[in-house]
Amino acid sequence: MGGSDRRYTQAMKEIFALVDCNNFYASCERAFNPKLEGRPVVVLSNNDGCIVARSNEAKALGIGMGVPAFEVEKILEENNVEVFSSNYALYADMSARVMKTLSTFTPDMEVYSIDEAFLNLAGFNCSLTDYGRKICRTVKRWTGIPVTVGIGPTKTLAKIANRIAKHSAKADGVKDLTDIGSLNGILAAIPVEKIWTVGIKTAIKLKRAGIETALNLQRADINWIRQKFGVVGVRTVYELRGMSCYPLEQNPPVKKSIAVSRSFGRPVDSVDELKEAVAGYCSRAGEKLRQHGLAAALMTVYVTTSRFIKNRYFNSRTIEFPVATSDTKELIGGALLCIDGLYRRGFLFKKAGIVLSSLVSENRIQPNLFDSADRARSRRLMQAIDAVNSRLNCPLRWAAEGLNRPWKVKFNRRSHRYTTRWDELPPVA
DNA sequence: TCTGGGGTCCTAGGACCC
DNA sequence: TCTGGGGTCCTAGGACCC
Repeated sequence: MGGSDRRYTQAMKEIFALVDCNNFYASCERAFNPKLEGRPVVVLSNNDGCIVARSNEAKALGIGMGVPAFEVEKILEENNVEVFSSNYALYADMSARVMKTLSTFTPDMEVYSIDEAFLNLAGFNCSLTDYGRKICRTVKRWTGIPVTVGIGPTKTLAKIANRIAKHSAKADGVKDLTDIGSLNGILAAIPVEKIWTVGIKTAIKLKRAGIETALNLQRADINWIRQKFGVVGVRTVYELRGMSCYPLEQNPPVKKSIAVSRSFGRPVDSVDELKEAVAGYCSRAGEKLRQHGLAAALMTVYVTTSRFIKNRYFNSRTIEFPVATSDTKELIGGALLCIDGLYRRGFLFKKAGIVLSSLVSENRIQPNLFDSADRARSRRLMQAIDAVNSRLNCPLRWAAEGLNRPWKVKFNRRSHRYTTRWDELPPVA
């Protein structure tokens, strides 16, 4: 599109298509294991703790999203549900394949999450529903992942359209809501808590004020909304009215924080094990920093006992590095000092984590006059370690991370990492 | 017995300055 | 010496998302 068309482009109504992978993690497992077709499948969170993905068959059994696995143990057993630990390497790789496929349909695309993307379909001179169906067919054929497409003049309406595409048999995987005229009846059937940006707290407040449906909210008094729910509320109302407040974000935003945390496979009561765990998180966080070309000036370390017991102990410390760093050795050094201050004898710790913040681009680090570290040397060392680890199935570890690691996260039912490990490729019969 | 992880944005309120 | 008030910056916590 030439420069002379710019004014037209801005005046032109925007059209968003939200492409959402169905039951993404469960579908990934299925894509490599055809025997799972038609069977109930669930995927568990870290530590095999909660249900984080369910195939339609599993949903039909009444297995809720996010419920602890032990609570539905019986249902899982009695129905021969296929249960998997999460396999993030596999899901990330499958996500990349889906996104790459989607990018062939339009260059104007925002990868919104691991399993969702917004596409800009403004200016397409074809039936958008037909185009949506073509997207579904292609993604399924090229990746094995089923997707649904919701189309609307704002992201919020595209989200609602996608919900309908998933639930309505008539829609058959694609719903176009760009025709505002027919919207009222549809919005009247959407409860407020199903609207994007309306969470549980907001939903309760809205309902107390008699606002039960998306249509009620669309017609709410904007000043009252602003007063009670701030600008986020106002944006949602406008979006429901067809005025776009959330543009397509094509460039991934610069990261503002990097976090690594894990629940332990079993409770930890020794300070040494706590230190080993946190050293491991530092190692992972350092990799993430360097991957993004960033360095951190602040590090927060926290530890906690189980959040489901009385007298929970939670504590955190934040330290500032004299010079922003991405050196794992420095991260570990800082974290171990924090742990010394956070540890309390007698508590059973269930989880620890670190958060890196005040991130800066690594080539814009403010030097410190009194800095004695050889930063060029440490950077070369980190590069060497990252290079080795990217090629090794069994990565180099820092001594501080410990060897046995009995507290490690549980993954008792992980499938093979079909696409990212040579030793776990799917066998050909 | 068993209950995930990683992010962002907004707002209110305090500190501080003029 | 006493005093008001406005602006800005920062942070912690809440809420939400997937």
